[in-house]
Amino acid sequence: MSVGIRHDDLRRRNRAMVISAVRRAGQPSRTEIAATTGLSHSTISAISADLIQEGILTESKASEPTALKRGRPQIGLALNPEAAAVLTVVLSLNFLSVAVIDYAGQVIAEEQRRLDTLVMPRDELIGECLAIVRRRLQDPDLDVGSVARIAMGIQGITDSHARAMLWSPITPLTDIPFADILEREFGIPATMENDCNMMAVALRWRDPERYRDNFIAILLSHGIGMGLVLKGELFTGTHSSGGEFGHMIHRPGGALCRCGRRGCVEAYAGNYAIWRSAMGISEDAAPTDVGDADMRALATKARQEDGPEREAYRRAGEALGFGLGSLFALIDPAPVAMVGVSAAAFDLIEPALREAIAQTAGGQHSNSISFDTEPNELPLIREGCAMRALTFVDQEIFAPGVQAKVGATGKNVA
Amino acid sequence: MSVGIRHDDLRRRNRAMVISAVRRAGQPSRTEIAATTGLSHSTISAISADLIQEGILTESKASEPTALKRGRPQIGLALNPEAAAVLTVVLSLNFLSVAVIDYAGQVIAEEQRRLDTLVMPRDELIGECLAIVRRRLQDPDLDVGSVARIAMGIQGITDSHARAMLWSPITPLTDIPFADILEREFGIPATMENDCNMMAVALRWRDPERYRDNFIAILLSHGIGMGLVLKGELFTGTHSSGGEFGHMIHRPGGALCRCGRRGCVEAYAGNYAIWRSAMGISEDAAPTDVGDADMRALATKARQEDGPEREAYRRAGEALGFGLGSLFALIDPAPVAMVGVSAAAFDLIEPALREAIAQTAGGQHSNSISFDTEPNELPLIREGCAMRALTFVDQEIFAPGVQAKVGATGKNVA
DNA sequence: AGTATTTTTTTGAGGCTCGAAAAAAAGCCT
DNA sequence: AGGCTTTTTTTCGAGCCTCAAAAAAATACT
Repeated sequence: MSVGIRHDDLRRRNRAMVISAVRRAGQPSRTEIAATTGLSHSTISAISADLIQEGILTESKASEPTALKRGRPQIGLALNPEAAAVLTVVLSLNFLSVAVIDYAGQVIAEEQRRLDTLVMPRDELIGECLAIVRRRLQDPDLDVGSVARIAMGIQGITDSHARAMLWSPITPLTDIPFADILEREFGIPATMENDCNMMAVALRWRDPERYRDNFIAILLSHGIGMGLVLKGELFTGTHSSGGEFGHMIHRPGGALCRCGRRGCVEAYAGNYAIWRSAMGISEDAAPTDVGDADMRALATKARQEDGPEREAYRRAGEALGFGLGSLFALIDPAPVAMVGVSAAAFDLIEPALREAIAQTAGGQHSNSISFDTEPNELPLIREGCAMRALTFVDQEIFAPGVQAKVGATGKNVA
Repeated sequence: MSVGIRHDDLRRRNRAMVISAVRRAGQPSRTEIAATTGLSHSTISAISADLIQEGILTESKASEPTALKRGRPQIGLALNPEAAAVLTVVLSLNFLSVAVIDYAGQVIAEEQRRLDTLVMPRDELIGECLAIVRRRLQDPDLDVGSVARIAMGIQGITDSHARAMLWSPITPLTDIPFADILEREFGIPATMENDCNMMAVALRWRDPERYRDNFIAILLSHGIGMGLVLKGELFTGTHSSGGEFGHMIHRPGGALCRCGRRGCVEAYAGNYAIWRSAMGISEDAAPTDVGDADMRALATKARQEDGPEREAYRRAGEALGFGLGSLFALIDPAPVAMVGVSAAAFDLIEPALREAIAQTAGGQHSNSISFDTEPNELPLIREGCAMRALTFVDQEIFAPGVQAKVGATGKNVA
């Protein structure tokens, strides 16, 4: 069942530790790394010498402020941008974007494209994704061999092993094993990630102070999604990407949801639900697409006067509040980031949300629960994919395989 | 942040692996352990020799069926029952029980006592717990020094570090740091565990086939509790023991719950809620204690005729079903064990539960979701505490500290 | 220029795991 | 019975890895 630790794992893991320390800290010195990893100076010295020799790290006499200190100046270690590259693919409603990112995390090329994802047949959708990736890989400026990993992000449900898209609101198609497709086509390891999970990953890199071990990223857009980090780990379901906060039940038998069921949180707080409610359309009406501009206009109207628009946001806040209350009953309160178009209307949502959450057992001390907003989800998703891919590369590069050293010790005496 | 692996950790962890392999497998041979841990025979041999020499394991020419096989017969390794002992304390409504368990997991002494937990003042409640433990420790048959750990289980919410009871339905008192109190009094490391978590731990030991990496244990009793195992790990909240399934919101603003809020799952499915509903008492009425016998009578009545009793169970099933649907939206479906008095009435609950769950996004393929029932929670809780304590001992004994070996190698030549 | 201070590298020692070979402990076969 | 086969367990040498201490390196201070 559980597996013992082999002797050679040790080096591999400690190399991983060093690389990740460098990625997190920017330009730490060896001494700094020794302090954060708890390993001895000699070990760090040996490992970083290897990594530099292998071209993964570089020395950079960085820190000018060090000039003030006494003693031998520290030598900063940095990731070698040319050590590898990764490619991110983000597929969202009617929109496909690709970026190439170097090992240090800088974008070195990108491309975007509009598609009619809702009506495209399977082959065409897959074909467009492959084509845009192929174009980036054929860029003469890019050393193709250096692309070590592809991370694809998509709105919707993916499987828990990050191999396939199981269901997505952007297309009627289901069960597309994008990771396998990309790997087969390009011979580059790939993963298929859930959009909200990537938002959470990105938030942690952007603001590790606030988003450290436990936090929640909620996407308030056409649908309602969630990325959840618990005890420092990205939470996933047992089979799927899980965390389908939007499909927790708010009112049994209530409003019609895009998923076909009734009473989901999303059926009250998704863009289409807010729109439906504001326009006085029946809760039984099929969800319709609402553009971002329309949603912004709706929010403006709601701010101007107390009418059905404001009431629609209030009801959205209520649904989100009770949903969060249930969630907090399970995992305890944690900082929340609201992302997406409707996050820009969070001022309209927050009062009812807080009122609702205060009525739940999970929402004890609801005043101490803090919300942050970020209206633009796409950059977050791409950043998350990039960091995820880079982290994978980190974990593979330091798995050095068996190094064949010339062992010429012919000891003949028994 | 993350910490590197030191060289000496390696042996410690592999010792842990061996001990846990023996605890799981019963009487495995060295070869068997090598297979399950993935370590080499020589390593297993060295480690088990140490463990035997230290009195933690014993050799037992066990397996008679081996007589049929050719070759050198396997030597079974077993836990030495005398290597240590642990003590479990289980505090539930009006009831306190203690057991002493040897290192192999056999109960060697126990004691039980009735108390009026609901009205006892703080000092008295703590005093009774200490007294009953002291009596067991003073048992002349017991080698006190061998008691290596105390695990206390309690109905209610504990903190995520298993140190204190934060809130419990069995007493109006809050925030009692039982773990610290026990440690201070007896000088033995202690933990304070949540009852439902211990149920889950016990289920996994009882039936590792069914309850392996992902499953849910739900307590259907006066209150509704949950123990959750995800990806092989016991799930806890970020601050508290978490997993308060009973206080997820079923109907916003609905029936009055024991926690003081409205509309919690428990306010429809707890014993008091079923009783209240069956008796036609208002949903706003304060929860009352209902005895187990009364609940059994209620179930009998409900089976006999289609009246308010049956309707009460139906409503309980509905609440549990929608609650599970929301839970499954977050974590995906998993096997469920229903534990407690009302688990014996699960036949009355199941139809409405399945109907409700089928109406949720989380309950897709609801037919494949399987339920098992176990009416008696106390034995499970005690077993769970015992295994938890023993596992802790496993993890401590193999942390050998620095063994002072006589290193008489005086190498003088530079 | 010499001293102090801090960082990095080198070196030797001690541990750990592994693979191969040897030893041990049976059953099987003639 | 005695030798052969089979399987398990132990032993042994080799190769790594980490650590602590010492040495070397690089700069500021006096």
